[in-house]
Amino acid sequence: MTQVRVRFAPSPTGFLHIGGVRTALFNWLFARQQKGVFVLRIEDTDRTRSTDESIQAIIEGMKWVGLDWDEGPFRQTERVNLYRDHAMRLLEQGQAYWCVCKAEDLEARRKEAEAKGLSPKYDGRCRNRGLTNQAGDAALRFKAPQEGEIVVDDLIKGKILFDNHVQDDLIILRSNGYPTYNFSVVVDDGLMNITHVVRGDDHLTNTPRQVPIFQALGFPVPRFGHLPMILGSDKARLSKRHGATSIMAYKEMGYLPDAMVNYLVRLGWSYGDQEIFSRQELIEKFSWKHVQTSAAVFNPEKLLWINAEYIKSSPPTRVAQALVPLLEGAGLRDEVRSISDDGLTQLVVLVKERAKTLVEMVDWVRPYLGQSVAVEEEVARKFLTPAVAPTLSKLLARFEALPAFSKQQWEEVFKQLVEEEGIKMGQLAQPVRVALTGRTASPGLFEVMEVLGRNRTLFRLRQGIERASRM
RNA sequence: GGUCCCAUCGUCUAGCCUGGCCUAGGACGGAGCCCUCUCAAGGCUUAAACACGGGUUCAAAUCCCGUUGGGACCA
Repeated sequence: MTQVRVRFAPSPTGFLHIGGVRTALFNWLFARQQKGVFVLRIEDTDRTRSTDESIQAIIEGMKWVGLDWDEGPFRQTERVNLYRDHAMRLLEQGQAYWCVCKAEDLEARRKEAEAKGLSPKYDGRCRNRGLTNQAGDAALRFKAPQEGEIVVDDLIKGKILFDNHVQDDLIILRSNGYPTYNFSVVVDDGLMNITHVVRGDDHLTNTPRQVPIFQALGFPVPRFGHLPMILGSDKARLSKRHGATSIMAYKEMGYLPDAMVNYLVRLGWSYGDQEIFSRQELIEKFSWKHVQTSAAVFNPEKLLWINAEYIKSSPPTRVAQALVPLLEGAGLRDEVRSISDDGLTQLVVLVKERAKTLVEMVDWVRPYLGQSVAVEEEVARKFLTPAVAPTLSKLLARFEALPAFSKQQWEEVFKQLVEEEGIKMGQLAQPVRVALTGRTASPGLFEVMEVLGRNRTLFRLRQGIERASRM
C-alpha cells in the first residue's frame, strides 16, 4: 500500500478564501487519517495576478485554522524549467507539436465552426505539419487522444465518462515559453507523487484533459475527487457581496478557528446527525462517502451558532488567550495588562454563555475590567432613582457588615431585604445591576459580585447610591 | 453552443448504493411555552421538504428514462 500524498494548491491572487480553506481541510483530514503527506503548493504562474502578500496571506490563514503541511510551500515560478523540460520530452516523443496559429485566426475559425454547428475546438491545423519553433513564437500543443474515452472514478461523484472526440489539443507551453495551468499541474502532481487530487468541482472538466498528459509523461494517474462549490445566499458563487470571504476576516470578527473548521467541514460532509466534532473525531470519522455531491449555501447564522457552541465548550483559558488581542485592539491594552490570566479566564467563564463571538465577548467583559464603571445617563435616570436610593443604602450597609464575600451569604442577605421591603426581586436587582455593571443586561447578579470581589462591589454600589441621590 | 456535474424543509443535512423500518429524522434560523433578578444559556412544543412527468415493482425519496431548473468548464 503506497502512502497517501495529497496537496492544496492555491493561486496567490488575493486573500485565502473560505472555499480554499475547505478544500485544504478535506485534503488535510484525509492525509492525517491515512497517515499520509499533505503538500502545500503555490500556483503562481499567472505572474500578473500573483503577489507575495497573497502567499503570506495563504500561509497565515492556514496556520490560523491549524492546517499544517508536511512539504512545501513550493512555488511554481521556481519550477518553470521542470515544466519546459517535460514539455520538450513530449515533443521528442511525438506527443506534442508546435503550433503557429495566431489568436485572432483561432478566434475566427472557432466562430466559423460554431456558425456551421460544429464544435468550437481547435481544428488541428498544425497537428501534422512537423513545424519547428524557429521564430521562437510558436506555442506547444499536446496531442490529445481523439478516440476512445477517459473514465474518471471520482472519489466523490463516482464514475464519469468523457468522450475523447471532443477533447482539444491543449496548449501546454505558451508562445512566451510559460506553461499553461493544465500542464504545470500535471507535472507537479506527477513529480510530487500525488496519489489523490482533491480540488474544487470547477476543475472536473479539466480532469479528462489532464489524464492523457499524466499517461504521456509516464506518471501514474492519481485518484481524483471533486468537491462541490460553496454558494452565497442567492445561490451564486460565494463572493464579497455575500459578506466576508477571507478566512482572516473571520478571525477579526471573533470566530474561533476550531468553530470555523467544524462549520466548513459540515458544509458538505456529514456523519449522521452529529453537528459538533473535535479535530480528532474529524480525522477518525472523515470519509469521502459522505461528502455531498451538490453545492452548498454558506450560512453565516449556523456558523455563528457553532462559534457560540465553541465559546461555551472550549477550555476558558484558551478562549481567554484568543480574546487578548481583541481586547487590545479595542483600546483596552492597559486593562488587559493589569488583569491576571486567571482573572481574565474567570471573566470568560462569567460571560461565555452570552457571547457568540469574541468581538461580542469584548463588550461583555468590558464592565469588569476597571475599578469603576460608566453608566449611561439614560440608563441611570431610569434605574438609579432617588426612590431606590434608601433601599440601596440598606443593602450596602448589610453587605458592609459582612467581612468577606460569600455568594451564598450575600444572596441570602439580598433576598431577605427584598422580602422586608415588600418589593419584587427585579425592583432591587435591576438598580444594583446598573450600579455594578452599568448595563441593564448582565450575567447573574451574584456571579457578577463574585467576579468584582467585595471591594469593587461595595465601591460601585456606593457610586450608584450617590448618583441615585443626585437624580 | 458543446461536454460534464447537480436536484430532500428558507439553509446545512440523514435516508438513496443494498427499494418496505419514512404518516421523511436531526441541526441552524422562525413561532410558542417553561425556567428566570436582566440578558443569555437551557428544556419542551410547533410550522416547514422528497423539482416535475413517465416507467419497473406487491411496494419508490430510494432503481430506470425523460423534462425542467441550477451550476462548472471550454473560448
